[in-house]
This record gives sequence, structure tokens and C-alpha cells, in this order.
Amino acid sequence: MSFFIDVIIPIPLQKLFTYRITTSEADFIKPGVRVAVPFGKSKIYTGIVYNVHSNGPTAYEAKDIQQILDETPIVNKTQLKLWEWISSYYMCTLGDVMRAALPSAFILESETVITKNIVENFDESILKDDEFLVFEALHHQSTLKIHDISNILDKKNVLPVIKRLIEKEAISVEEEVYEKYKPKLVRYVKLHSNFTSDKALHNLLDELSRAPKQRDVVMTLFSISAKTKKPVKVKDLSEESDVSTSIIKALVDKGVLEEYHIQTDRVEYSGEDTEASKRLNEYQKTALSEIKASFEKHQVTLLHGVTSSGKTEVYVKLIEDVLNEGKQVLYLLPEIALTTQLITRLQNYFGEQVAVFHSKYSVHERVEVWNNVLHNSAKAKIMLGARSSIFLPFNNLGLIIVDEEHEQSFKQFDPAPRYHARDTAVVLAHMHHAKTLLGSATPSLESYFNAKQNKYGFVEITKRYNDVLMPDVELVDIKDKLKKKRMKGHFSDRLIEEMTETLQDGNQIILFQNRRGFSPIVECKTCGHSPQCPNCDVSLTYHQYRNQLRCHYCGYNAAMMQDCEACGSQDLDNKGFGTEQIEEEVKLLFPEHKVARMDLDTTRGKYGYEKIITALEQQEIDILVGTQMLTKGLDFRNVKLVGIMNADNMLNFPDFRAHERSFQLMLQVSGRAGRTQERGKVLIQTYNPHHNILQQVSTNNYIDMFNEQMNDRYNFKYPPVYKQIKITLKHKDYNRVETASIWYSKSLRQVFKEHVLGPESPPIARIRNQFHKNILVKIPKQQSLAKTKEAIIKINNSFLSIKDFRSVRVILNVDNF
DNA sequence: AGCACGCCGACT
DNA sequence: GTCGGCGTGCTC
Repeated sequence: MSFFIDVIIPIPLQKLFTYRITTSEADFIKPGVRVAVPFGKSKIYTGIVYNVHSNGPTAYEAKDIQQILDETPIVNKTQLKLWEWISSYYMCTLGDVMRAALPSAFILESETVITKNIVENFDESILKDDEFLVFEALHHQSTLKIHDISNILDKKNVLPVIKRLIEKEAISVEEEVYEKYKPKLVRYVKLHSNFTSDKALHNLLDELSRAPKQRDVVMTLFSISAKTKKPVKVKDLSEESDVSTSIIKALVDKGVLEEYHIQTDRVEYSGEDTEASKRLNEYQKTALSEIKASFEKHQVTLLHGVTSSGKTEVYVKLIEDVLNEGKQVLYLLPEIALTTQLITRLQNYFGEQVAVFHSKYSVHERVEVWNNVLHNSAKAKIMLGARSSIFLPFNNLGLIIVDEEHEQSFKQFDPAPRYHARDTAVVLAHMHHAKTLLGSATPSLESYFNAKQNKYGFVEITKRYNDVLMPDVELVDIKDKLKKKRMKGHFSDRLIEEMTETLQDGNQIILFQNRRGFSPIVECKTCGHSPQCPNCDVSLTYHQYRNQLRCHYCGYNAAMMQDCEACGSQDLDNKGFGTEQIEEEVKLLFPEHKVARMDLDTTRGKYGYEKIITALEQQEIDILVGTQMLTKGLDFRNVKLVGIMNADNMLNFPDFRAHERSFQLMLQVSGRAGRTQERGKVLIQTYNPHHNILQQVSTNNYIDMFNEQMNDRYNFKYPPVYKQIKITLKHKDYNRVETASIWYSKSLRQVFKEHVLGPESPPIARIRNQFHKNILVKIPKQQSLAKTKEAIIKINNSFLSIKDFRSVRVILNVDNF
């Protein structure tokens, strides 16, 4: 009997690929192991075995696999089940999910390696110029990659050149697979076995009496190993004996010491002993027991706790319980909230059992974390991570906590799989028969709605820790202030007053402006022209610190011009304002005080973010200007005043969730004010102080906001009342997308009638030279989601079979919010 | 997604 | 006349 395997390949193709394996391989291969398989003419890909069977294909001849890459599965059954759920729910391929799920080091790809043929008296004259260049390069370097050749020839399509060289038998090519993951080795030393006897050792020390430094090293090695009874690291030995590693090396060369390696973990926690978890206050205790009671009835529970209510302590208690049952915990939170502050706090309680999974980790670190989770290692009982950590190979999950549940960064928008980590977490927990706790000070409407519908359990903490009062929120009408000439730049007299007072008391200030850059738009005062991005339909943003104009959509940048491109006038004006400009203005208003800025531009580097946080904690900064980055997971003792520079631009954002988002954002920023005894103050500058959302923010009235917003959602058939799927079409030719989107929406309308919206051009119709069109399908609660998707897939297939439309890119986005 | 094949414009 | 553009089709 012959055996076959179906393999998931990390490419966006819906089907699995069948390969033939030998009988002995069949004994060995299980679903979840990686195999290297030939694909297409020359490529070798890493695939994940989906299943093993003996039904050979009839329509084609199955290829043999090239190699088995793992002894045991690196992906477990539950994960494969989750992958399948994601692929069907979010309408993407298993290959897409695989790409997102596995650390990139697991996905090996072959690379073409070019070598020179050894031929006596090769006639170089038959080579053309570019061919000769490549041939010449191989004299200096024994092998070249395709990429190297592109660099040498300075063009991208080099395959024809290589082909001709092969025909002339000047070179040959080979596919090489790289094991990208190399475990980190730490160097250790021990005394060579020749000297372990007392006598030999005595002789050695005598011999070394003329080399005191070397003698010291040997002595220190003894004392360290006597003390620690563990292998001795070269690094430790060098530090302890205070000699350079070159002396140790000399001893190794002499054969006195022996060097060896042990594989170690890159991700190591070297903290102090763990401390007992804190005692909970009354509200926290009540919440804890309510959550436990709720878990009896509900698989998912929503914890609505005001900012600074001490939710983390409650989580800690819950985690302790789950750990005692010997189960794993997943603690999900948005990327920007993954701060050192929180990590250290959890490590203080749980020590080594906490592992972090982070986008800033190197590929190697991710593999190590993956393996620790896979083997249910004691080092990875509690996984702390952003959305992609739902893909880790848990085998015994007891609890998932989704903190800051309302954060939109849990949803992946690009590329596929466009999954929502919170919703996927609920499904994952269900597969493990585990519980899910969603926590937020400002729950998303959908979660609160689910709680109200009794689909989720619900628990509330309404008091801040230590009974600190909620900040006092004041709305400042800048329209009125402008009229009365009480504005200095973007600062109202009220804001300046409060700032002056706060600084006099030695407290800190946070200013929130939801837009980076200096001023969004440069406009010529003479002709009204403003510079546009050549690739996108947006005006360029002026960034002062590099005197540059930049596009926030495609990254295009150009030097700021001296005079108007259109009419040559020198009278250029800056419209609108961003964080940079606020920073400038603050510096002028308060020259005595230290001002810093926190946005994408200032936190680029690996530690950029941390530096600013530390500086603020140590009170080196008096005033911090920033974007929404400020809102998350930061706990500052001395911030007393929070200023929101302009509430209107978020409220007017064209999105059905703009109001909900603004409410969440403003309440979260406000939460940064006054976290200790003194009551904090929040000033919100706006042109429209009577806006309901602003009123609800100032009275901290979530319920009112919820009811009012839900009313809109009912009326306009938006989530969470209706489900929705967004279909985006992209093409570089506007007419093409236009016709394509009309065809697409027409077909959809035949099935879904009035529940199809669009096609519409988004506010920014062109990004990276691609024109976009959006179509929205609204799905009533009683309509089957599975059937809806089936119908869409059918329409999509007919769409793709029209040859004029084949070049149009289609993006399906389920729950596009 | 890649990559090969095949058909048309702009250069030697 | 070739080089290189990209539209089309296929991948076990």
C-alpha cells in the first residue's frame, strides 16, 4: 500500500497539496510535522502535514517529499483546528493562517545558489557583457544568490541572464534550504581531563607559577565551580578573575582548559525571587468572587473596571488558581500596552513562569518561546503577548485574559488572515474548555452588548484603587475662546492657567493630540495649492524636525519647498496641527520646563519608547505631548493634568465607530490623570462642547454612551446588531476597479438585496498608486453566516473567471471593525 | 504568491 | 532584429 500526505503550503491557495511518502516515512510522519516539499518547477517550500492517508490522487502524479523537518509535531491538533476555524470564519486560506501563525524561522524556503563550473580553458569571449559580469563575480566569490546578481547587474529580472549562462555551461545552480534558526550557544570552560588528578594538577600549578595571571584563572575556576557546582561560563570566569578572555583563550590553546558549549535560552528571566501577590481590596475581592461565579455559568466574562481600579491584581489571583490546576494561561493585550511596567509586575509575582511573545522579538527568540509552550515547559506557563500569541502551541490552556478588550489593534487588517484576536481567543478557549476574561475600562460595544444579552457574564468594578477620585473633566469651548481672542496658538487661556498651576505644584502634564507631524497640510496663501503625494490621494504632512514633507500612507517623502510649486509665491501657510507643532508651542509657552514628545516618530528604535517612559517616571520630563500611544498601560504617579488639544477631529472621523472610539480614547487618556491621592484634572478643548459624547466623557457615563450608540447601530444596521463583511477591490487603473466593483456589487445585490452598500471610493481613493473601491455586506443576526460566506465565495469565483477582472485584487474582510 | 511561457513596443 | 514589458496559467 502506498501512503500520501496532504500538506499546507504557506501560499494563498485554497487547497492542500498531496505528496507521496514511503511506508517507513508513513510510520514516522504525523499531522503537524514540517516537511520540505518541491513545489512548481524549482522551488522548495516548508509545509505542515495536515493528514496522512492512502488515497492517492488519480488526476495527477503526486510528487515525493524532499525531507521531513521535525521528529515530532510542532503544531498540535487543537492548533490545526483553530487554523481551520480562522480560515473559514475570516475567509482566507490555510496557507495565510500558517504564515501568520508560525515564527518565520520555522518556514524555510529554498534559495537558488549559483556556482561556477570548473571547465579548463573556458572561452570567455562567448559571454555577453552582463553574463561576463556575473561570471567575473564568481571568481571572487564562490557562490552567488539571485539577489546578489540583481545587485551586480542593477536590474531585477536576472533570470534570463542566468539561463543563458547555464546553457553556455559556465555556471550551475542548486536549491539550498536554510535552517534559519540557530540555537544560541554559550561558551563554557572546564579543566582539561588531563589535569583532574591531584598530582597532575599540582604540576600544572607549579608550571604556571611563572604566569601568575593564568594561574589566577585556574584558581578562580576552581573557586567558582566549588561555589556554584554548575558549569562555568567563559564570561563569568573572565569577570570573576578580572582577566581578559584572551588569557583564557591562551589556556585553552595550551590544552589546560577545555572549551565546550551548552544550548541556552535566549529568553531568560533573571529577576529576584517572586513576591506574594498583593492583598485585594474589597471591590477587587467582590469582583474576583463574582468572576469565579460567572465562570460557573459562562465561558466568557466581561470585566468592566474603571481606569486604575486594579484589574491587574484581580487577574493575578485568577492566574494563580489556574496555575495551581497545572494549566497554561494566555494574557493578551494590545502591542502598545505591552510595557516593561506590566511585564515586571507579573514577573515579580510569577517569576520564570511568565514568558513574553512580542513583535520586537527576534525570530530566534520567538522559536524558543514557541518550543517552551509546545513542551509545556515551566518557563512558559503564563504567556503574555499581543494578538499573534493566540497562535502559540498551547496544549493545556485554562484561562485567557484579554486586557484592554476594546482596543482595535486586536484586529489584523493587513495582510490576511484578517482575524480578531479577542474573538479568536474566545474560540481557542472553547477548544481547550478554558475560560475567557475580557477586561476594559471602556468595553467595546459588541462585548458589552454580548454581556447584556447574557451571552457573556458581566462583572464591574466602579471604584478606583485606594478610592482615588475619577478626574475632574472640564470642557473648553475653543470657538468661544477664539472669538474672545483668548487663544495662544492652540492653547486656550484655561489650559495655560491649569498648566501653569500644575507645574508650580511640581506635577506633570500630558497633552494629547491624535495626529503626528507638525501640520498636516501646507497651503499656498496666494493660489491655494497644497502639495500632494504622488502615489496616494492625500496632502503631504509637514514634519519640521527634518524639514520634510511626508505621506503617512505610503511613506513617500520630499524636502519642504521654499516656494509654491504652482505659482512660485513664498507665502506658504500651515493648516491644522500635529504633535510636533504642539511641542513647539509648549516650548515657547513654558521655556523653563522640559518638554518631550511621544509618537511613532520618536519611538521608532527598540528602546525609544522605554526611554521616554523612564524619563517621565523619573520626572525628567514635565510635559509630555503625544498621540494615542499615551493611552495604554502606563501608570504615572505624578501626572495631574491631562489636556486633550482637540476633540473634534476624532469625533468627525468618517467611521461608524468614531463616537465609540472617541469616547474610549478620551476616557483612557483621562485615566492617566491623578492616579494617587490627589484628584486629577482633564481639560478637553473642542469647538462643540455640547456634543453628547463629550458630555458622556465628562460625566464618565458609559451606560448613556452605550445606549445612545446602540440606538444608532440599530437604526443604521451596524455591528453589533448586524454583522458585516467588507470587500475591497484595488487596481492601478481607476476605470477597471470602477467597472469591476459595479459588477461585483450588482451580483451581491441579487442575493443580499438592500443589505449591500456601495461600491464607494474610500476617503483616500488612491494609496500606493492603487485605486480602491469598497463594498459592504450587512448580515442580519438571523441570516446564516456560513451561507452568506458561501454565496460571497461563489460570486468571487465567478468574478475571478472574468478575464478583465483577474488583475483586480480582492480583499475580503470579515468583521472589518 | 512565485514563476514560466507567450505575445507586443522601443531600443541597438 | 532582440530586450524586456506584463497578461495568463499553473503549482500536488
